[in-house]
Amino acid sequence: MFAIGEASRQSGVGIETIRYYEREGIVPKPERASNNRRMYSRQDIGRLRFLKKCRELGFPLADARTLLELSESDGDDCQSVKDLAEQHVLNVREKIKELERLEAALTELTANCDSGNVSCPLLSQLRTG
Amino acid sequence: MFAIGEASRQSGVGIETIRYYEREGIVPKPERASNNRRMYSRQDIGRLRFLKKCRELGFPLADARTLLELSESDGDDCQSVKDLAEQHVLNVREKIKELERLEAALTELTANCDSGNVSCPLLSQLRTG
DNA sequence: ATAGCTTCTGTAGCCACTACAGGATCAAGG
DNA sequence: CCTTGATCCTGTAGTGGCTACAGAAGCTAT
Repeated sequence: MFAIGEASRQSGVGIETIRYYEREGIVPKPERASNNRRMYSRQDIGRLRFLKKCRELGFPLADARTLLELSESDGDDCQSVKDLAEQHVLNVREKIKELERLEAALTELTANCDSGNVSCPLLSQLRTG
Repeated sequence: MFAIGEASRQSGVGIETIRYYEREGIVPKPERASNNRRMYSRQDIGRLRFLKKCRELGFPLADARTLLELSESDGDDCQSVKDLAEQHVLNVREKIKELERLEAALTELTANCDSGNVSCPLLSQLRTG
């Protein structure tokens, strides 16, 4: 059994975030030592690592929670997992498109911006466009 | 002079958001009619439209505020505008890269997910990877 | 005994809104 | 004149996902 700092180090999840996940009911409450300190089992730390990876893949926390539950239920429900992941990938692609649109617009707008300009073309575009 | 609903319609900025911008000091406090209702001039509405366009270009609100100030100061400081915009475009490109990384990872992880699977490969990757 | 590290609880801040609640006022129709 | 419904007002709380304290207690090493 490990203290919260050790669990944080082993899982890569910050201490405050671990307590936050506990408050939110995303991970079960860990055991407490006689001095009231949280004590984490290897399985607890595995859950944190699982959540960490979900978050790194950009899943919303609610999805991460669902995935964790699916992972711990009897027999992996691969279809539900796939549905979640595919919806997420669609969202990611949407965001990419949106950002590429932004990038193109910004690039075009800044192209004519030069330090010597009396009237800034970007500002005038923002004012009138 | 226009009431807040009309200002919202003309600028595309939501009513609650207009009041929020006022609270945050991003736009000056508008005049009030005798019945205490906010009254917006064409210039006020122009400011809101300006902010709206900045936000649509993905500028953080703090940047939008700065751009508005630059826009209203004597002589457009094109260099400052350009610096802001170029930094923003760099951030956008970073985000795009990050999302593309996510997309590739997710696509690979879901590729082997099929509804008939007994053990979900995505889950097992999250558990062990 | 002391110093410094870790942990505890509880609360507030971040960003940029958004959504109420509960009340006042206005414009139009009967 | 009265009602109905739209609009407006202030103030507060919620969103997501943490992050940063404050102030106290306990642990470990010297």
